[in-house]
Amino acid sequence: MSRRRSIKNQKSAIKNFPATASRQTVLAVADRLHSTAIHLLRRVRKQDIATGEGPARLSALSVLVFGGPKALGELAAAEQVKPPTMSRIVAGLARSQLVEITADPHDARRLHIRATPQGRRLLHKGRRLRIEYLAAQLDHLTPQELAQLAAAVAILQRALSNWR
Amino acid sequence: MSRRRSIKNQKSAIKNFPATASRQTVLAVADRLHSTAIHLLRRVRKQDIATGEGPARLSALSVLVFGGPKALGELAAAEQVKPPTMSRIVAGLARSQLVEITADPHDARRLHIRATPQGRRLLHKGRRLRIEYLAAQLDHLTPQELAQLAAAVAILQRALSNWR
DNA sequence: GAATATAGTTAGCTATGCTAACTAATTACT
DNA sequence: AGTAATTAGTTAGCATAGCTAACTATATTC
Repeated sequence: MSRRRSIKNQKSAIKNFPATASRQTVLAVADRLHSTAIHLLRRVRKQDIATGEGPARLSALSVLVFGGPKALGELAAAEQVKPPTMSRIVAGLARSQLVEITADPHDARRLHIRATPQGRRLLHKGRRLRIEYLAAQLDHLTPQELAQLAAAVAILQRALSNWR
Repeated sequence: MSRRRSIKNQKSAIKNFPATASRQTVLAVADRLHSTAIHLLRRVRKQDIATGEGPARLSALSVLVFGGPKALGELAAAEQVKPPTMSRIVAGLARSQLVEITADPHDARRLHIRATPQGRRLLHKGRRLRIEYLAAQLDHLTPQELAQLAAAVAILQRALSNWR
């Protein structure tokens, strides 16, 4: 509930804002943000079909490609999913030869899971499809709107990293 | 690919923007927007567990509550899902007595599906949980940031309504 | 060396998506 | 009027993806 930013930041603002937004305002923004995110992803997700892999697999693969090799439990935590769920996702990725699994030399209980070159290629292909679709839609925005959007996304990204 | 906005709009901007954003910029914004939306929804969705109904049912119920009674095919189209999928979703909602199904008096093939009072109550409860969770997180933003976010969401909402 | 803790897997449930093939009702065309 | 084509939904069957509970195997602790 607390607002963490200092008064100092607010001085640099162009307009004068109240120290806190009203509850109503916050709820309204939250509501629209929620519904907009749902509809956006619903559209974008359809581009993934072309990769032949489901969203959970693509998302896990992306963690491996961009975050490097991981143990199963680490992957599960990164994806906010329980270990049995990740176990199946990884099994699917391995079946499609998108990841390679070896035992951790220091701890035989742990798996060392990493993306294969094919995995990297597939991920980049899928990513390109999604992003290019989205970009094609955003292309209808004016540069100002795009800049506003970019700023808002940055705000959200930072906020997300602090959520529980 | 075309940029649809006129020069006129750009004159009223505070800063000078180029007439079009670079391809790189658009792709980068699309990429971050995509990943941010995914992570945001992944968090928010966990609030839904308390309602005892899955996301597809809650979403369909929401269409009925806010959009009024619908036939099954209309619901499927609104949710961008195929009829057999919606058939099962509606069956589940009916089993939980969240919707009521009668035959369309003018066309016996069509179903007349509408939310029951319980359905309305459950939806509003779930919605409140999600939105209040999101709002609690947004509450950490400064009023300026919130305003930026709200503006960006409005831009996105408008853009979404024009997508194919 | 025995007890405990940790990492993953297996089994089994639910939900959500799909396509293909079906039934039933309506509309269109002789 | 009667048949053909279209439209609305359902059923069957498959895959993915989430969960919990119960299991195995390895490490760690005492």
